[in-house]
Amino acid sequence: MSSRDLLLAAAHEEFASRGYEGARVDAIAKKAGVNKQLVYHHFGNKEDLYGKVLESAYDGIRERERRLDLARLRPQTAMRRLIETSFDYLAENRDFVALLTDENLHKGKHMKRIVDIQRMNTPLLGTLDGILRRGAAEGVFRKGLDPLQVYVSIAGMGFFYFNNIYTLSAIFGQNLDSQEAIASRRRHVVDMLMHALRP
Amino acid sequence: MSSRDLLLAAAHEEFASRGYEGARVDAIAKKAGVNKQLVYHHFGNKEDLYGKVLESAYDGIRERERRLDLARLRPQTAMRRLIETSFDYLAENRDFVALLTDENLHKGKHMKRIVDIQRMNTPLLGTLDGILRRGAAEGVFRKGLDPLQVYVSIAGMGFFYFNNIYTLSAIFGQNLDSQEAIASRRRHVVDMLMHALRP
Amino acid sequence: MSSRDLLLAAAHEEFASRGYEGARVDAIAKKAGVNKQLVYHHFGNKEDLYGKVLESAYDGIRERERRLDLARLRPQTAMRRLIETSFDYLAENRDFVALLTDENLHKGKHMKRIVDIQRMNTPLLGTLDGILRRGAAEGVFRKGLDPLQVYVSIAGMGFFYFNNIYTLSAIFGQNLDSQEAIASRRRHVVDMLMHALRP
Amino acid sequence: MSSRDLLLAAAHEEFASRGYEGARVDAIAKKAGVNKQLVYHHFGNKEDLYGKVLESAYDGIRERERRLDLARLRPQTAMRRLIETSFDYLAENRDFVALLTDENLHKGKHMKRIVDIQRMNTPLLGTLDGILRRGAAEGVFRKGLDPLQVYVSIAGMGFFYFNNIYTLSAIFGQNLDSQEAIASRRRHVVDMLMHALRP
DNA sequence: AATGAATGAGTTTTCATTCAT
DNA sequence: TATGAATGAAAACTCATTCAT
Repeated sequence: MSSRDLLLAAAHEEFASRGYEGARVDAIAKKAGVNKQLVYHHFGNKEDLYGKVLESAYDGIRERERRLDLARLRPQTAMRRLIETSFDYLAENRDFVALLTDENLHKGKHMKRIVDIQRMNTPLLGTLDGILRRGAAEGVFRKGLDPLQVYVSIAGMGFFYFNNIYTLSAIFGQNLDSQEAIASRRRHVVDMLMHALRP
Repeated sequence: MSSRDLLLAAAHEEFASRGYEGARVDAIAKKAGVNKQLVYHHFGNKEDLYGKVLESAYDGIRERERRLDLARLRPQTAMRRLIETSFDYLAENRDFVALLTDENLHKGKHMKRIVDIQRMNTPLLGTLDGILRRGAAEGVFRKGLDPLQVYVSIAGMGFFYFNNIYTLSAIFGQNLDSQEAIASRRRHVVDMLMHALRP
Repeated sequence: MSSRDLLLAAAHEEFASRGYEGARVDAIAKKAGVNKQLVYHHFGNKEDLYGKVLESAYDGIRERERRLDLARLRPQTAMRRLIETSFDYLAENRDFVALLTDENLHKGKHMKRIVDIQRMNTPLLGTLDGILRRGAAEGVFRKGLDPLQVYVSIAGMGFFYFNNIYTLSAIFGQNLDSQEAIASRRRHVVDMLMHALRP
Repeated sequence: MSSRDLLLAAAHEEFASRGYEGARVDAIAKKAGVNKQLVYHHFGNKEDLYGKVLESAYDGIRERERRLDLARLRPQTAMRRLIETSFDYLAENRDFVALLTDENLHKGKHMKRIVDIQRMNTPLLGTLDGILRRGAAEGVFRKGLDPLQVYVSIAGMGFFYFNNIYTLSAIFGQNLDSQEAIASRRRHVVDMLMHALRP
């Protein structure tokens, strides 16, 4: 890997685990195994590096969504798979969850600076709209559901769980980060959402 | 207000809007209108102050939940009110959302240090359990629903929206922080969840 | 004990164990069990308190020396007792050793400010002079020994040992602070000095 | 000189003249003519810098002792030279005296942290042992003298004088820091110790 | 493309001292 | 004589960034 890519990966990790303010340029360089000055050489400064990390994180999710290919499935099957893979993506990409959250703490200021903001737009909304329409036509889903709201609900059911896993575990006195607990949450999420969409 | 309380309020605001690392002790003192050294006099250090802010934030939500008094209402009415007030609390207490998120970024390390962790345990779980049971008995709710999962779902539907309001607005190209957008989200959340609970 | 005396005793301990700069006014007040402001009430400020501590420490040693009453003893007996009691005083008053040393680190600036500096003058010099003269007349001690130099030698043989007990222990790889080690040093000091004074 | 060495030299001076607590990192950097942050870059923190200063101070005395080469001299000549050079070293290295004393005020805590504590062990003890044995065999020294005790006595006779030169001067009402006073002390020390070792 | 040394501006924290009562 | 709250000045330490090579 080029030193640029090494830095990007290291920065991704550091920003995700410590937040923008908590992240250390020194730590990023060390993690990447390269000289600190290269950060400035390749990315200008800490903030711009953060922007690049955000971009690449969104690239990742977009790429995944593009590969999903739900259009050819029956509405209920497609929906179930969408819910499941959304949940799984969050489960496996806690970094992404943390990054998103931190960016929101900063009121999205870095995103705004990203020129090609359209790159970030999820293509999923269109897919979801299609599934909902087909499902409504077939009579398996309710009519008039707003795909944006459904998308937010699907994401939120998993996001909140993973984003707040430490405080929830503390409050409820159980470890929500175990495999069983996550599997259990997954079943509940799928179940709840599929029920909610029924006519 | 005592200078201690002034500091606590100012710290709440500062930590919520900038996160733990981003928050400045200087800024907190200035906001509170007191001498910076009082922070150390009253709270020991920045981290312990953060802990106290967290505690008081949880006190706030517990207090609200205690006043809710849903036990005497019909199951569906109680559930609807619970969903609505949960959503509204998040809408009105963005600080709390930010604080929670930041604490999770730090893997809940400050919460763990809070001695009386039980104080934070939500009393809502018991109430929710009662509502679900009565609803199931009356045949208006599904049977066998785990109150913890339902609680997480209720909270998550609103939390994700407010926590990620900046990135979601950017991605979808619309301002989700408007009164109408929030009202619209509120309706969807209530609707989705009530549907999901039907037998 | 009056709060003033409590403070003086606490200050003695604190200054001896941490040095002037390392000592904390807060710690002194706490140790004395009184309000910190009383330090300022009774002593003006930290430096003047330090001066009072020094004075009282010297008072202690002068008092002890006054009680010694060596004039009536045979020269060799008197000398032996002087050496032994000097060594023992240092052994039992490490605080005094530390205080002296710290004052010298500050180039004796506090002593200079003590008005009644004469109070500190050791009366021992006269006594020692008498013993040396009588011993020389009797032929048991060498002639022409300077009592000041002898005094410094007597003190130095014990002082260096106790003052540097930690570094010496580390360098020599043995614990010089044990009862046996101290007893052994005591024998050596008496032996060496008595030998050195022989004609 | 590298900025690291400049800092070390400046720190040596500052710590010796003000003690650990009294020393200022700012002052050290200024004295060294470099940026304050280099202290942290090169040494981590104030305490570790202090440790390095101690180490280098001991290196200095060990180096000097190594060069002494007393083994080939007659016992009495060797002993006299050892006493004289020990005294002279203290006379010329007041910094070392102060550093030692301050380290003892802290109960040797920094020395304990120095990994290679053996580096500090004085090689003089072996030399001294040889001289004492040869002298005893030749009948010019007493038998059975413990080299460690003799070493401590030699060092103590000079150390106490220089370490306490301010308080002694004040108490005795004379300036012990004059060339004549020091020369006079030197003669006395040599004289006393040589006498003390006679059979 | 890469590096080690250096730095300015800030950040938390400490501490002797004073104020109001 | 006594106290709790408050403060100004300075201390150690941090960190993103730049310089010289």
